[in-house]
Amino acid sequence: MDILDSLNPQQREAVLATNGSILILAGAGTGKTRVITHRIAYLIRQGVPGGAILAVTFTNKAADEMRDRVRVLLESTDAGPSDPWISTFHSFCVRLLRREAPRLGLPRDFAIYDDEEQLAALKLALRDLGAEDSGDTPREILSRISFAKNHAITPEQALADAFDERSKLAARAYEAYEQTLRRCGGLDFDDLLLRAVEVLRRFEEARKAWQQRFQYLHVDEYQDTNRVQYDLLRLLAGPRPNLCVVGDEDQSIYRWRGADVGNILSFSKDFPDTQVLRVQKNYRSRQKILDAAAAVVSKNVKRIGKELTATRGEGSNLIFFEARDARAEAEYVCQRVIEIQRDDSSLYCAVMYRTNAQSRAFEEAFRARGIRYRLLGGFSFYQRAEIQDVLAYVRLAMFADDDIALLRVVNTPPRGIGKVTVESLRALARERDTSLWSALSEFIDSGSARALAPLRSFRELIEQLREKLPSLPPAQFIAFVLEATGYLDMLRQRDSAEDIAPIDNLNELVNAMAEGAERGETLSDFLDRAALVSDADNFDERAAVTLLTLHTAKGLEFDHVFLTGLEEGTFPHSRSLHDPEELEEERRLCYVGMTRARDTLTLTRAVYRRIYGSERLHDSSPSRFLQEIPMELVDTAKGSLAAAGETRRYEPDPEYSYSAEEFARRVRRTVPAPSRERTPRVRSEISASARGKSGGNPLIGQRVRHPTYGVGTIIHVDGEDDDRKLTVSFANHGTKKLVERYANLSWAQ
DNA sequence: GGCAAACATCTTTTT
DNA sequence: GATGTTTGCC
Repeated sequence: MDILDSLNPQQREAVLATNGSILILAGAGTGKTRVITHRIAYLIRQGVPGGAILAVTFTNKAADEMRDRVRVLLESTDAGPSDPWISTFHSFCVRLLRREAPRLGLPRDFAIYDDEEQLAALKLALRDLGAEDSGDTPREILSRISFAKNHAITPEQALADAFDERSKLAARAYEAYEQTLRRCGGLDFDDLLLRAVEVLRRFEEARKAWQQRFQYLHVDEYQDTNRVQYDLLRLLAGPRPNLCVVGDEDQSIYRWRGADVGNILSFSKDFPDTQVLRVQKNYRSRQKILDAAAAVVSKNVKRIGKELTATRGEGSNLIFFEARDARAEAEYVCQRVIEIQRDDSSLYCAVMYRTNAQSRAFEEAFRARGIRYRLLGGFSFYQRAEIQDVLAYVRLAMFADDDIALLRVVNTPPRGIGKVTVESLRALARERDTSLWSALSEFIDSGSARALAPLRSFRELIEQLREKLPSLPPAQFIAFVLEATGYLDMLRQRDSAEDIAPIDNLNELVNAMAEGAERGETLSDFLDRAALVSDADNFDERAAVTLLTLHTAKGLEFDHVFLTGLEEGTFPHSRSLHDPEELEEERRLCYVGMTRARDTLTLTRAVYRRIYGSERLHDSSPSRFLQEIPMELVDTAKGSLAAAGETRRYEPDPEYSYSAEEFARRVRRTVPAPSRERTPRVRSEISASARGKSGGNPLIGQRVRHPTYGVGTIIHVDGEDDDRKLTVSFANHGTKKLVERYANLSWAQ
């Protein structure tokens, strides 16, 4: 049977274990997807109907790939057309909810809110609470909410658990946010999972039906599942779990999104009689790369541990290059890519970095040399403003109570409905506890204020759209929206030959809808897809050079990998330095990046780096991950400022001429302050007091100079370390609250 | 009410 | 540096 023929013994064992629960610990590059796809194909060949098989992944890309590979396997062995369910967690839940929505009192055509819409909804909720500026930014509150949702914590629980004011406020915001979503008929990403779990938990009939439907469950990247996903799996698996999960605890990099490594670590306990299998033969990387990566990740405490053996030979040493700044780093990488491609243009290179902002230097370098590159991450097509605007109109036509959609387009294009009008609408809606759309009608009918004409025509516009919606095919409906709303006219007027991108994009949208319709997609299917695609999904592997973050690199492989920005504070990221758990996650991220490489792995760092595009450059020390790699595995590149393994101290570069105060502040971290009396003294006192938490902050009373406000006196200090806020009283500008890190203060006499 | 210029705020990673 | 928000002018 050829489905099994191409597998190694470990993989074959995993495929053949089709009964009960099974945990497959599969390291990087060991053919994880291969195991799942072959298992599915094998089951189908054994006579299991495709429809009884479910496989869930985290990305659409992984799902697509899996689907394709299963199809290929089955075609080659001539099995009947039987489609297994292969989808992401999120789209699986959407499919489930579209059928079960009525049970929960949800509209069947609920919208899926992306990040931006979530934020809009939260801001709305915060205003209703009258708690707009309360220390935490909406973003922070949103991540608290998301945290709660990912841990299956309800608003009531959150409120009960809240001890300090901030958590209390966040909990109340959570509640208000939920109400807003409910009224708008929208679900955020987290809700998709939560509500699906709710359906299965609350309704036995539904639970039984779904359990019966799927005889075999598969989960890819199990180490990234969160609490809610775990609940979902348990409910789907039912009393006699037939569950096969594949994962690698060393590649768990989504803790910040609620992923719980504990899920994979305790799988055997959660599901009794679990078979645990290991797949440790690596088909991707050279041994030296694997050894280096293993050395780094072995510094982690929370892991099961494994050893990978390369099937592709020893390979050459890793290369290290230390550049002076980000530009020099990019130029080095660029140069190397040119060399590699000159030798063999069929090779794929990847440049990886910790944060998206780092891509800029590389883009500039590649563009300057005329090298084509592919940038992953950032904005996907569907996140563009013009696309979102038009989709908001569609949404209003489907469900006019969607306040978020309404606010988005009520005055786009400008039709004379400004802030003041919207404000009074909101007040009315709030008073009546209705949607803005209902308030709009009441507002118009009451005829109270002036300037009703624009509102009237807006109402007519939306009603017109609602009328057309059922009678037109999706693509034509969009075209109609574009004309009727005047949106296209607005763009036509705006653009001068230069900038027709938005119009092109809208054309593309119409095309995409027409294509979707040919495949039998409804408008609502299309919207679901638009909400759930990410940029990495449209990744074309054929580009010679790819720029991407370490997170998006997971699951991909390249012949030559450049791992850049290896500096303390950049990678590992500064936000993770204080927390051992987060540092472990950074280390796993490093492991993921390193194990993407097939043939060569190059590590680079910049001594000076610009932060937030500010004038000054910050000096840095080498990433600890560099030191964790055995030095005999690394060669230093020609032109590197420091040799591999060496930690050189750098003076601030004279070319970037710091002021004296700047100098002192910057050097303080690396060089113990010698005889400079002023600045170092003050700073050391501060940290001493912050550490000891003794009363009476010595900063208070200090005089500081602000670039625009001049000299002032510190009268209050909030928080510690880099994030602390200073309240400063200025002679001519009153009292200001400043974040020390951003305020650009210097010490005054 | 619209618009542009000034201003402030801040960046981790994403389905 | 890019983004969203406030301000000042028409």
